[in-house]
Amino acid sequence: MAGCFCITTRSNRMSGYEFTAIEKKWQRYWQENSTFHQPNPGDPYFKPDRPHLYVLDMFPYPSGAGLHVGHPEGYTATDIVCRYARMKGCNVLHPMGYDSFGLPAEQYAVEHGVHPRKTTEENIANIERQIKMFGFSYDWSRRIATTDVEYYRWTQWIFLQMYNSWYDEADDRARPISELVHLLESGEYVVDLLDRAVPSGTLGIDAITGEPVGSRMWHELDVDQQREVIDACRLAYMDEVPVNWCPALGTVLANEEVTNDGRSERGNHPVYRRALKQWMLRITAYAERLLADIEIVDWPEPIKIMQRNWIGRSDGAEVTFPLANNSGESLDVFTTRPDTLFGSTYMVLAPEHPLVETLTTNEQRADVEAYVAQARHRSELERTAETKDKTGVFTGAYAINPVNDEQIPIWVADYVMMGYGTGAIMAVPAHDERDFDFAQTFNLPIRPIIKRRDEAAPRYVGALSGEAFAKVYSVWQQDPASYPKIRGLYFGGFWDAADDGTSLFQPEDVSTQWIAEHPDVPKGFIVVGKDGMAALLGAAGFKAESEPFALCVADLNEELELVDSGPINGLSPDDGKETITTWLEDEDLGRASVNYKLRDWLFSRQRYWGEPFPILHDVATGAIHPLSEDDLPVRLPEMDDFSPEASDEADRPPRPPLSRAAQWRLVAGVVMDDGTARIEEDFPVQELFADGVDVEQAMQNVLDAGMEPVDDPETLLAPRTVTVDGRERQLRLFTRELNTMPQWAGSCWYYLRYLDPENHDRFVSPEAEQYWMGVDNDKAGGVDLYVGGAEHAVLHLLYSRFWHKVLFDLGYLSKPEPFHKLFNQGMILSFAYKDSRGITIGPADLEMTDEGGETVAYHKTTGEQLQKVVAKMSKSLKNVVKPDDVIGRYGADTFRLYEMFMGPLEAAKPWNTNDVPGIFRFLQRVWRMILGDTDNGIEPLLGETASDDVEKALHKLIQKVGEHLEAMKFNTAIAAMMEFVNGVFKAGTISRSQAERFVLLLAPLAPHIAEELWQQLGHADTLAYEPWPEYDEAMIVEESVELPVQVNGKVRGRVTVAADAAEDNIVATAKNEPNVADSIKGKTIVKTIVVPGRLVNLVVH
RNA sequence: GCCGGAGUGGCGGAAUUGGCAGACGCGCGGGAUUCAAAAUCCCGUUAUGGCAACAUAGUGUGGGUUCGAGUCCCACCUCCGGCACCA
Repeated sequence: MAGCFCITTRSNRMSGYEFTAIEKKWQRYWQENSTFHQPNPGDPYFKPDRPHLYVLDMFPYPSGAGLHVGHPEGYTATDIVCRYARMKGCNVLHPMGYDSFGLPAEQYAVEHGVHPRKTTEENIANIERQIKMFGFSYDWSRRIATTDVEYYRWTQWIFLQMYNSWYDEADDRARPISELVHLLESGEYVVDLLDRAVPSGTLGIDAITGEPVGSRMWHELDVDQQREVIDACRLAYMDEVPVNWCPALGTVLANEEVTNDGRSERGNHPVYRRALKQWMLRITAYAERLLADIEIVDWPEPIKIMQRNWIGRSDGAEVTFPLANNSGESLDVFTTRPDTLFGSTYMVLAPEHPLVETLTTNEQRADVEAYVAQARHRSELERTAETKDKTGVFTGAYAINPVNDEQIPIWVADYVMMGYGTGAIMAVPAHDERDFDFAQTFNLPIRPIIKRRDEAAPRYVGALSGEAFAKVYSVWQQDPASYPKIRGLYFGGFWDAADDGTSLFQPEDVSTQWIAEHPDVPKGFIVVGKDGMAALLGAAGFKAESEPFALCVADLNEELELVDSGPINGLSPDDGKETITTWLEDEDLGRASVNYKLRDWLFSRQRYWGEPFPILHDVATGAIHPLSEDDLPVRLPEMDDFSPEASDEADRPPRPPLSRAAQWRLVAGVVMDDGTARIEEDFPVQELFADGVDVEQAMQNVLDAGMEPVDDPETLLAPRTVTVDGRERQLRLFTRELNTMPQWAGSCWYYLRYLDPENHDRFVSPEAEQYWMGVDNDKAGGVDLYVGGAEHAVLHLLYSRFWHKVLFDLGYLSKPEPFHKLFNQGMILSFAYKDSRGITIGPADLEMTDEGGETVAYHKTTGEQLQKVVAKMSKSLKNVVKPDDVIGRYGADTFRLYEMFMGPLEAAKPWNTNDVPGIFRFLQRVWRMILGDTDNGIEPLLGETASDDVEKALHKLIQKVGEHLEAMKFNTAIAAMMEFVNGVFKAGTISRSQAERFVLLLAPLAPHIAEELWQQLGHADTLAYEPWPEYDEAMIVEESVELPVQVNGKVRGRVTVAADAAEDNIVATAKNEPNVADSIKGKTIVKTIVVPGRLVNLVVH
């Protein structure tokens, strides 16, 4: 490599700044002296009187590829903040760990036939070696990995807390499920017809039929029914839900793990919709609080917006539409626009809607069933591929619009989804684009009920064939004034508003030529009123041939009013919405309602490398029992074959890898009074089978049944008892839960475990949690600074907030939010070079030349000139930069400084290895400034004399570096230090005291060289806890300032005046400046602006 | 389509939030040192014109507000990120 030559030569000769030796030396020193160990309250050496700071990095996923240069960017930033905070006298908690469960490691392990534990350990070792090269000041004694048994036992414990909790809407918090049982037993809560537990005072409303329903008391239910009610309330529950099933990976995936085109994020395999019984977490119960508490955290606004959008609150109404068949049944719809009820001309049900089957008429049944079946089997890919075209079928049934008693047809279409609202909509094609498209496709009536206040009637679009359109358009263009006003043009969904009705904004775009060239684009005129089109055509000498249709999707505002809408005529849409909602409530036809896009979290995966659930399934009854906390952890069984059962078939039943762990799966145990299960380790499972049963065969039957109960348990199993807790209990045969938790589980709470990683009795002690996370006088609480990439904007950050709030509700945590301040570092990009075919050329084939100061890349062999692009680092683009190489050549301090110098931390910016030597030179210069370079005969600038200029510059620097570090503007802090060093070289001298203070300023950014210089300057101890230098305000103010003098806003000269000079004096001096005097000669000064300390501006005529 | 973010020299980026556009670094040019080279130190480096002083233009494009706009307002273009039939 060409670049190597000069570097090698340089480092051979340059023995002054020996970065490799220095960095090794200090990394060892910090480790041996536990320099960065931070004790907890109550620990020896803990200093209670100091302020505290918890600075957290998003922990890495230990992939086989190791770190890329993007990881250390955020880590370096937090390290600087931490080192600075220590020097400012803070107790700093700065831990690091590994998010080591999950698909990538497992997939790698499967592909290479190695156990994931082994690859994970190797990857962690490698990544930790890399992290340690940078000299970060982590407290390594707090290291955790989510795959550690001692860690995941508490992940399982938290799951149990969720399983054993329910969300009390009345109290707006999660409570132990035992309290719900009490409420039900006491009659304070009753069970409605949908098996939901509700306070006895409120009346449940049936979501589908809309009828008020009766309720049952707890004691009216049998034991199984009671269990079902309770299970349906839990925060962690099992449900049969439509899931993303990826047969190639053999697992279900969360929505977030599926790409836009319906493939798996990992591996790009096809994903299918399929109903499967899965573990779910009831995050939707927290939708409102997750939304509200965004307001109390200090996060970047774009991330807050993304979370708000993800939660997706919309306010509207639920409206009940009775069916027209006199059956007494009805349909509930959710709408955000109840003001448009009078414009509803049809209804649409999602294909999965339970009423589709019952209300479809016999004539339509075949069509509907075929459509529903087809919709069900369509994969995500197919669904998104044809987003534009609306499909659907008529059910044959009608509903009655409650506001005007009109009969409207009910359709089934897959543009309505079961998962949102009620799975049914009232369609208002005149004012909703999707409904409009659908109505157009199936020729359904379109009835506009909103118009602009300044127009006589609603707007319509008259659609014409291309030819007819062109004729009318050209006639109209010749004399617009004598025709009815055209409000705009319609080109297949593209609206072009007219400004005054006589001319269009961009008439050149709609030339007759354009019209001729685009025969397939539908075209129309936007006119006012139903007759507007006829009038226009008539005036142009044509006969009206097409039916007018309407679409008005203007924003709600006072410029609009409702028409043909009975009692709300003349109201604005906003007022109409309010009025009609009240009316609906009074008439018992509907009610105000809020909906969220957020769905419950699909929490199980059919994979090996994840946390096992602490759940047992009773083989005889199928009942689910949570494990007793005393039986945690549930360890992953050792398996030789841990691969998932991948398949090409979309409908194959999932068989999790854990189902093959026969020894591990079947356990004997008892059920305690509170419903938890305890395992009887010593009791052989075989003895639970009845006498005379072929045990081996019977066990196989149980195993084959998966987590379902076996047939005929009475003959298969023997009644055996054992005494536990002083009572004789029946021994049960259990099979363990075979699913595992998704990768996000471990990362949901790792920031809590760092606080108290060795605790064997609790996931975190209250003392540690309150000290580090319970920020005083702050509602939110949480980690003081959390730095990571924006790719976790919704998933990890939303899931963590959810878990945190659950644990907060249950009394385990002191504040409601996990991360108080969040900072997203920008992505580090890289240059790549492409040839004319768009193929990336790797660095080995590049030839860079300089052409008039401009660097141009050519292909080494073909000589073709290449195009430079900036892109994400990826193997396929051959533009990946590895930190190891850079550190090997220039050292960790240079690497750290370079990444911080590239630009603002939050900005995406391209890596450019050619810029690194500039930073390296700076550090060499610092070294030579203080110690010289004896090998090259360079004397240090360190001396006895303390230059006043240097002293002044140093005070300014202390102020500036402090401010910029606190604002995390590291690039400008470094630039300021470079300027200072340049200044010292000009002055030719720096005193020992000045050098020492400078070294302390440099220390957070380039800690190794700073420690070495500090030691060479005669200090025995680390500088990590040296007080940050102070600056003197008096040293910073200048006695005189140079002001630019502007004439009419243009700089014509500069004058130097005393800093406290009077305005009159400044102006007088300014006018005397020769060039300025020249510019104002013979002109009158009409205005004089003096900005103190900034500039003078003379306005002249 | 919707929601974010960003466009400044050959390059990465500064600009105290309305006050000297281009700090600092890279690259490039020149000089000192050296037998020579590397390294180092110093000077210059937005463009155009001029020996120079200086003049003119200039922060994606077009308009506006202002004594003064990279920064504020309106319209548009390009790139990056996220979401996407959410009723």
